[in-house]
Amino acid sequence: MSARAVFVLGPTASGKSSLALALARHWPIEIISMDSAQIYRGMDIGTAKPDAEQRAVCPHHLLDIRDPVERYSAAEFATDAARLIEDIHARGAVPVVVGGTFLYMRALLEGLHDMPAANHQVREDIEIEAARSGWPALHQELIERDPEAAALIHPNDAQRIQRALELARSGEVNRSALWQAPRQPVWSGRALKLALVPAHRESLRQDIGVRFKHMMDLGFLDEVRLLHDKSDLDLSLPSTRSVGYRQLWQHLDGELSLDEAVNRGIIATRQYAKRQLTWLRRERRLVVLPQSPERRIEAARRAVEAFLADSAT
RNA sequence: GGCCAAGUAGCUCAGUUGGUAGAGCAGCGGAUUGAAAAUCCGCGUGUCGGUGGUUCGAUUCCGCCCUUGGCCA
Repeated sequence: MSARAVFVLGPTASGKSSLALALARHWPIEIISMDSAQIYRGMDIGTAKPDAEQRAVCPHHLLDIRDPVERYSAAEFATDAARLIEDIHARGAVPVVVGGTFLYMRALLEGLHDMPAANHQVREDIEIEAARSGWPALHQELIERDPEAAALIHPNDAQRIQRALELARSGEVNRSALWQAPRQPVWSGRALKLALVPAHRESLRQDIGVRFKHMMDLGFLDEVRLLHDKSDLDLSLPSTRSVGYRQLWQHLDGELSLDEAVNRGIIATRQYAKRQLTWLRRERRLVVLPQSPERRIEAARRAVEAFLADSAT
């Protein structure tokens, strides 16, 4: 039987972790975290990372796999997750992928084009040029080097201009050439996608505000202060730019009052949840779970039971 | 009680020398290919505090009223 994996999807603060752990009562499961911020060591409170007690319930993977000064990527996730799913399956357990980083899921299930990994030297050069002559000039360069890609990338989208230029400058093939080849899924087993979709935006908004304040009570600011005190970290890194961390960092820099930082952190979290809901809406074949906690767990249990019993391929 | 200032989008405010108004933030929708908790795009009807008056026409000018702040009593 080919490997199967259960996915638990939803916006931040929707209860993914606890639902996943509830499944552990019925099957031997192992959780694969699909979260671009929980990968960082020392970033626990602000990422709502499962604590020791939760991690004792079943094995968790892809937590604490990077130092905040390091980077990770959708491509690395896809490779790591595919390997873990197969390993877990081979052990006779059920792989449960839990998280809200939808680009990672797309990379895993739909694949990425075979492109070179990031070249940070080239990126830095581009960064310096952008500071000097502005992004419009670099978009102009992209029009010359890779007009097809330039047409798809908005002149204000610095990050994508940078990536496309990086490819055009450092290789013989540019982005639009690479994108012509078909994509292969990195993992192609059967997936059951369970989705937690809040009934009303307002309740999600409230939950996010309450949870952020709870994080503050748990010492979120001290957690960020430890990162802030490290000389090798700054706001140019993916880790420190995470929701909440960025705003508290700005407070520690003296740019924002604590109240203002907390308020902006909550707003940033809500905006993030909104983007996650946009990803979720275009997702096909979701099993959308009920709102009430008991019925939700029961519905998930039944869906997983049917999924595992189904012998069709 | 008197004088002064302010009252315009959910918030902060701009503006209309009289022709019914627009920014930032928030919010909403979307995109998303090695940074993705990132990055970017699109969306602005609101009794212009209320009510009378002048006017072809008032959010704009005038009177009165209400609210808020300040100063004076």
